[in-house]
Amino acid sequence: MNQPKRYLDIVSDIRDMIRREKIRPGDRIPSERELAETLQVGRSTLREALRSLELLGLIETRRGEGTFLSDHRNHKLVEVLSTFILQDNQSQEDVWQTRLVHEVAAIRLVCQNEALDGIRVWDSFRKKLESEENILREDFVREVMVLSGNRLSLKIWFLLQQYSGNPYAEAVSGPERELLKPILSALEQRDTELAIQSFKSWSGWIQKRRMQNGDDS
Amino acid sequence: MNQPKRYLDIVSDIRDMIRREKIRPGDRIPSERELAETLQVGRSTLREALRSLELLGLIETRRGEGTFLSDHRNHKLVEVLSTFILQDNQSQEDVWQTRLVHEVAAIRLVCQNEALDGIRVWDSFRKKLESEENILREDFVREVMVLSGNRLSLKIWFLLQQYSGNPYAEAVSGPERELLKPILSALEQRDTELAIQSFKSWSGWIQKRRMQNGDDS
DNA sequence: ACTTACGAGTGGCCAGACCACTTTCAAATT
DNA sequence: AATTTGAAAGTGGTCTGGCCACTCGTAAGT
Repeated sequence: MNQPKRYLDIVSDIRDMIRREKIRPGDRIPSERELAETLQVGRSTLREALRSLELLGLIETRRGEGTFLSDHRNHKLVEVLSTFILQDNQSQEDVWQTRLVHEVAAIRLVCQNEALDGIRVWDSFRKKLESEENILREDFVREVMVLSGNRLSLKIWFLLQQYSGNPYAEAVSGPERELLKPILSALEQRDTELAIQSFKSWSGWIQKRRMQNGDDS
Repeated sequence: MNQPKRYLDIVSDIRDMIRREKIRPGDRIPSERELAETLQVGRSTLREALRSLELLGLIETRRGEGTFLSDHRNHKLVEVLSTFILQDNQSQEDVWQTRLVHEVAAIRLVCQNEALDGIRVWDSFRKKLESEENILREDFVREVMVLSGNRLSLKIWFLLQQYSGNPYAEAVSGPERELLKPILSALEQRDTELAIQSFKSWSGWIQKRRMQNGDDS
């Protein structure tokens, strides 16, 4: 009979310990030598379990300091898979579309969830618009994503945004600023459909520019 | 200066080797001692990388035989992550919502893109419905995702679906089958809004069941 | 021809040893 | 007294070598 893998037991043990000791994200967990002692396993075996957990983004290790429980809201889930996703040379179009899907969903949430109050955020952007201050495209959208409260979606969006090419890291240009205003108004009035529609207009405008510029790498 | 983690390099090296040597799922990869030799690392360090890959379900090790490229995504990842991460309701809810977002986007695409013809697919499901044949929830949705043609979205969905718990892997129950019919009809007629609306109804029904059942471990 | 036993090869696990790095705190210096 | 310095302790990172448990092919024995 094949023994169940030791390092998987260790993973469970560590999880139990974390729960029992009420270790919070960011807290330090016992050192490798200490854990190996208490769990009665060799240090290298213990490390196999720890490295697995680290790859999953559940813990974080810093040489000389120790091992810490990471905020598992930042799941590496997406990163881990992004290596697989990216290897098949997916068309930029899919990335663009998928990112847009997340953004529209966030806007819908922000508009419809009474508990999400973005007045301060919209105000600050309106002021920047009027004062001709620079605004990065991604900065605005990020605020929407954060405000929506879905951390997983935010994480995925953040990745997609990185693969969306330059346009998103650029400043909102002059005429483009006019496209931003109706979005802000609709958000302030919680007019879901109007917000989505005007956001899509803006997004379409950006994409058109992106096409014209031709693609770099 | 903090060195980049060694075992992560090893993970990359192994992946490269797999690609270079054209190792297929199910094939055996070199032994630990052999790999350690060729990659010029200690065996224990190499093992840390291998155990990580094993936990991700990418490889499979059998004592006395060797290490194999696993043929299917046996992600233990899902089990481990779900016990660690998905304890808090917020995360579960985020996963559920995000998955739904991708599904709705796919439905919209399928309805609006003339080039996507799903008649054969809808037909086969209609027949299954009428013949009382078993239908898994995820099977139906997967078809929609695949048909939408956005492969990136499909991959993300595939992951999220695994984290969505049992409900998605279950068969469509008796009364539930009635909820599926309007979705099929709307899809056939390419009525975007109706399709989305009836799909959301179904999805809401599933989620309600999920809540009732309470959580198991 | 069939069965058995052995040995080579494999993963599983462990102990011990360095190394590189961070933190701490007491001693030395100013 | 305040500051700087540096040595020590503790941590993760890695390697070596060893032993065990298991699988499998094959040579030896029947």
